Amino acid sequence: MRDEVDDLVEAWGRERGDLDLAPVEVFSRISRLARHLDLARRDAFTAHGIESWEFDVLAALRRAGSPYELSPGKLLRQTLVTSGTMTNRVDRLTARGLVERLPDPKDRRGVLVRLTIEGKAAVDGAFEALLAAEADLLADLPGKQRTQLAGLLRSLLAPFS
Amino acid sequence: MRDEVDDLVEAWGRERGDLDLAPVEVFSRISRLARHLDLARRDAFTAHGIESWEFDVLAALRRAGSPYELSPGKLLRQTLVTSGTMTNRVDRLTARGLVERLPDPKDRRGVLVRLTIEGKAAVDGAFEALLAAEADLLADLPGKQRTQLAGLLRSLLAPFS
DNA sequence: GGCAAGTGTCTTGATGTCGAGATATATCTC
DNA sequence: GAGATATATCTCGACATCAAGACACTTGCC
Repeated sequence: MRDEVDDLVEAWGRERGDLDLAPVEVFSRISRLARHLDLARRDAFTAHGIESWEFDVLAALRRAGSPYELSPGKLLRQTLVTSGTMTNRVDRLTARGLVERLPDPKDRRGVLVRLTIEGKAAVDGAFEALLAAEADLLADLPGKQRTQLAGLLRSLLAPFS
Repeated sequence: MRDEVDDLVEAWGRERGDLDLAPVEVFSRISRLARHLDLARRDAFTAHGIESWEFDVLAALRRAGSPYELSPGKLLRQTLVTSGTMTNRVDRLTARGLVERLPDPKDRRGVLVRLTIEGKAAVDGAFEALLAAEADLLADLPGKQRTQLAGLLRSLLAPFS
């Protein structure tokens, strides 16, 4: 089985045969898979009426557990966006009724963002759809290889933490 | 060795123990690695005075081989951006003297984008820096496992082509 | 040859994100 | 306890991208 990256490596090999292209074999595939994955995510979420950026925020709140509250600061660190972006996102999610802003009782500078009932329902439905779509993409890979793949990826990712 | 995704899966497991989170173990790692990779790329390129989007365009031309020419249409298909974006990018690369626009002798609607001498030098230097940075990230992974990982990723990526 | 449909590139307007700065409150140091 | 520094959030301007449409030329068909 041949993929896009085999073509890419072949082209580079023709032009720069002097270089060791082994890293491309791994990292180019990771980048491309991530891009395809984004599209698959988008499709899965569209069916549930939410967008990827909305899921990112709602999922962080959902994972926090009851009462599903986090500060904007914690949210932006989990989702890797800047503070201006998070303000904008929370504004739009509030307008849609999926989250609400409350004053933080412990810190008068602060605010808490809380999932509403509607927000919890939306993120739970979307997450199930996402898992189903992702399971499809993995369908051809035997369980053993899946575990192996997860393990290899973990050893690449761990140094970043 | 534990990574960010182990925490993520643990949190979801607490809240949604009813779901099979196996896909997250693979795809969440792929997305996160892609993000870290983007940052590493950016750093490697910054040292060579170019940006990631510039590399994407220049590299496509470089891979095409001498005389390093492609139409804007081919470029945008290879880099997965829209035509408006490619016009803007070629404009800026032209202003920097890294590419030039020529009329396509075969089709008077068309244009060819060609790498300049400076552009070729820039992309070659940047590509070597990228490979070096990526090789670092792979340093802890034995060659055998690296090949195995590339193979597993290929089987996930191949269906998209 | 001439008209219709197709192709290639560029233009324009809308939008989401970033980054820097502003404001308010908290915490630390002496 | 007062002043200085740090933290939390929001505001605002700049900018890269996208999507749709405009325009020019080419190709296919009668």
